[in-house]
Parts: sequence; C-alpha cells; structure tokens
Amino acid sequence: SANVTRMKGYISKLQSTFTGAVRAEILLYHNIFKKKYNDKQNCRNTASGLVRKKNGIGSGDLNLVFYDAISTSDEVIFQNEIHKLKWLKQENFPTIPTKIVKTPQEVINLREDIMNNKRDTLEYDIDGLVIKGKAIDLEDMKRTKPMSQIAFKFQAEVIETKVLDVEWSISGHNYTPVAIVESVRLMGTTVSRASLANPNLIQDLRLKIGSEVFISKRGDIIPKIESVISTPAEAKDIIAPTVCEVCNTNLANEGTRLYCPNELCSKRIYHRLRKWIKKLNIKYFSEKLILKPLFESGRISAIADLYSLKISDLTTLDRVKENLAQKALNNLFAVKEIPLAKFIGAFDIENIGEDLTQRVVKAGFDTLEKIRSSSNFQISQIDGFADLSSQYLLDGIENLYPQMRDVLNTNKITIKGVKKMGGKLEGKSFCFTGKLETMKRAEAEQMVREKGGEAKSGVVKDLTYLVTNSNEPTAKYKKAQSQGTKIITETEFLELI
DNA sequence: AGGCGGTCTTATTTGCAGAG
DNA sequence: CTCTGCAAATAAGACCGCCT
Repeated sequence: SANVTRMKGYISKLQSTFTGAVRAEILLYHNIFKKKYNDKQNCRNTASGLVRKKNGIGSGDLNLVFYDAISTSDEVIFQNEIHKLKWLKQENFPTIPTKIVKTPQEVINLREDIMNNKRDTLEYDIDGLVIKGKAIDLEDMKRTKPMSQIAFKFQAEVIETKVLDVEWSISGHNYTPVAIVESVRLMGTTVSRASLANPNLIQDLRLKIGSEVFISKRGDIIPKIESVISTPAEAKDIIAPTVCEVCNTNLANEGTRLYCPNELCSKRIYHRLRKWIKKLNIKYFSEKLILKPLFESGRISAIADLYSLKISDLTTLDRVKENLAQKALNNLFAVKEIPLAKFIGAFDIENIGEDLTQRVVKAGFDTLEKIRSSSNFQISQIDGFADLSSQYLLDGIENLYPQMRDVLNTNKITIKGVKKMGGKLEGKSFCFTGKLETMKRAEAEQMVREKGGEAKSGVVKDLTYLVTNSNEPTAKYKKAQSQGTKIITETEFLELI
C-alpha cells in the first residue's frame, strides 16, 4: 500500500505540473525530440544549468530559457545551484536570453541554428536549451530535476582516441574499471581517463586494450567512451581481477558490479574511517598525509581510535608539521555533537545514508538502541524502506554496534538528543525528585519527552521546573530555590500536561 | 621572513546503477 | 522520481620544505 500511495503521489504531481495547453505542448516537444534524435541523454528533465563565461572560472553552463526566464532573486534557492547566485552577482554577467516559442518546429529550428551557427559566437558557453512553462513553481524548481522543464542538449563533441590500458580502481570493496586512453584535447580539457562503470559495460562495448574509440564528455565534464571504432587483431582482452589485492578473497562479479565480499577486508575498514572524516566534514584531516599513514602503521584501526590521537602522533608523519597537525585535530575535536542520523550515516553501512536514517528517526526510532532492537518488519513499514534496505540497516547496526559504543565511550563526541517539535512542553525542562504517587519517575520522564520537553536528572542551569511532593530542603530543592527554578507538585505537573 | 615549486585538498559538474 | 555512492578534470588555495 505504501507503493500505491507513492505512485498516486507521482501521478498527481505530474498532472498538476503542467496544465492544459502548456502541458500538451511540452509533452509534444518532448516526444518529437525523442523521436528525432533518438537519444534520451540529449532530451531529458534537467535542472537549468549555468553560464560558463569563456575564459572565466569554474564550470557549468547555462541553457537558453524559453517562455520565461527563471527568477534570479535571492529567495530562490536551487538545490543544485547555490553557487549560481554567487555568479549572478558578478559584474558583467551576461544577460540570459529568453524567447517565446509557439510550435515544436520552431524549437527544432532554433536548436539547429544555435548549435551550428550561433554557439561559437556567444560570449559564454552553452550546451543546450531548456524549455519551460510560463508559470514559475518554486517548489518544483527546488527539485534536482524539475518536472516543469525539459532540456534539449546539443550534440556532444566526440573525438577519436585509443585505449592503452584498464585500471581497476578500488574504493571500499568495489572494483571499478577505468580506461586509460591516449591523451586528447576535448572541449577545453585534456582527457586521459574515462570510467567504464562496471564489467558489463566493457562487454557491451566489445572493448579491448588497443581499441580505437570515440570519446565524448557527457554534460561537458565527465569523459565517456561512446563506442568502439575498430579493434586490431593483436588487441588484448580486458581481464577483470579475480582475487582482492588486499585480502586475497575471491571477488564476486555480478556484471554490474565487481566487489570483494570479505566484510573484514582492511580496505573496508579504511573506507569507513574515510567516510567518517568526510561525513563529519572534518577539514584538513588529510587523507594522504594523515589518515592513510596512520591506518597503515596500525595507529588507528577503528573510528574510536581517531579520538585518542595527539599532536605528536601526527607530527611524526612525513610532511606533517605542527601547523597542519593542530588544524586537523582542532577540526576533528570541534565536532562534539551530531544528530543520530548523521552518526549512523557516517558509519558507512552500505546503501544507508543520513537521509534514509533520518526517516527512521522521524518514525520514532530515535535512539541507537531503539533502532537496534527493532524488527525488519517495523523498519520496512517506513517510507523509503522495504525488506532489503531494512536488512542492510539492521545488519549494519548489529555488526557495528560495539564500534559505535566505543566511539561514544570516548566522550569526545555525543549524539544530539531528538527534540519533538510542537509539543506542549516545547522548550521546557523538568527534574523529578522524591517519590511520585501516581506513576514511576521513568514514566513521568517519558511523558515529558513525548510532549516535547526535556527530562533532566539533576537541577541544571536554566531548568524550568523541579517536580517534588515534599518541602524537604534537599540539595536539589535548595539549588532550585537559589537559581529561581519553579518548584511544583506532582498535581501541578499533571495539570500542566 | 619571504619567495618558489611541488603536492595535496576542496569544490564543482554529470552519469550510472540499484532499491524503493 | 528520490536517495546513495562512486567515477574524472580542473582551478584555486593551503601547506611543506628548501633557498636566499
């Protein structure tokens, strides 16, 4: 039923995105282009791109916009284009041309004309056109790929080159083939490598070492081998590795991915450390200069070990001096409190990131222990989860739980408490002392949390209420009195909630 | 102390694949 | 579609070590 709800949601979104004539027109363009160019890559939903000034900085390109120009006011934050605002504030930024079109043929003619004649004379680079409806839908614009606009890309420039070798790049447990090609200049950059994604792609292309190939840059950036032109008789087959070069385990080849199945392979352990540093955004904890040498020397073998590092551990490393060491450790220890979802997301559980975990937290599994003791069925009820993802999460937590505890036990980093928003007791904190008559203390504390308040075990600074049925001048009572915390009885507490 | 050069990090883009 | 994760190229800026 969750799937049916999701499907219905998509359909209603699609129906409301375009209405009447505009919807019909855009779909018409889409279909005509698809047929004419027979290439879904060159005709797709897309975020409208950026202008790249010729000889300017950075990358990205701006598509011409039909109908209406997109709003460029600061309130419009494009998910993928924050830096666009930075660009638009620059002086001499070119005006973005717009044009109102009436027929599909007009779009096709314009595309041909701009691609073949005008493109080179513009003061900025473009790689295609975007067509969109007249209305600006801000919610839609925030999507990675807004539904209310379609891009018609220009034909990608291709160039001939030769495959010299194939390397198998290792990241975590995955082995990814990368073609090393004879260096060629393509669209302003030198291309010498191109990802081959997975073993299947090599087969599909019938690629061998020595093959002459056409190479392009998809989206102006990513080198891509489009096709094989010819393969000489003496060309060598591309042989995928069969055993892990780190732990000697037989690799699993699923065609779409080649990986080392050994959970304890040290490559995986290192990858987890790397992910932690990256996810917590710890700057200048240099991978090559600090993390890798520390791992290889055995000084760190789990995330918790990071938190026992001292300056002297780093300054003994090659090319690391006081300056960098201090900076790296400062940045590491500066992260003192992170949300549960980020904590789990940084533990490198396959297919489980921060956003997915956040859904679990929002569904009420708001502590590590609650998630750990939940069932596959419970998790799979959450939107975005089914059997597989639930199992990835639960297995991951089960395997890593001891390591997670180790990290928390360092006391250098804690998990931020989950606050329920909008509760009656939002922003208020309670401390209970003495015996309660109608309930147990733990139950009372639970009630407070459920209503959005905080339950404290002691009379802390800024505590809102001390709840007690006695007037005995205990330490808690006296402290509450002296700092002006309101002291209420159990009955008054019950009235409050 | 400051300049120079080499090395490394960071930030940026799109494509692809799998699960939901 | 959404989310996750990993590919390549490049410029700018940070850093280290060496030289003056």
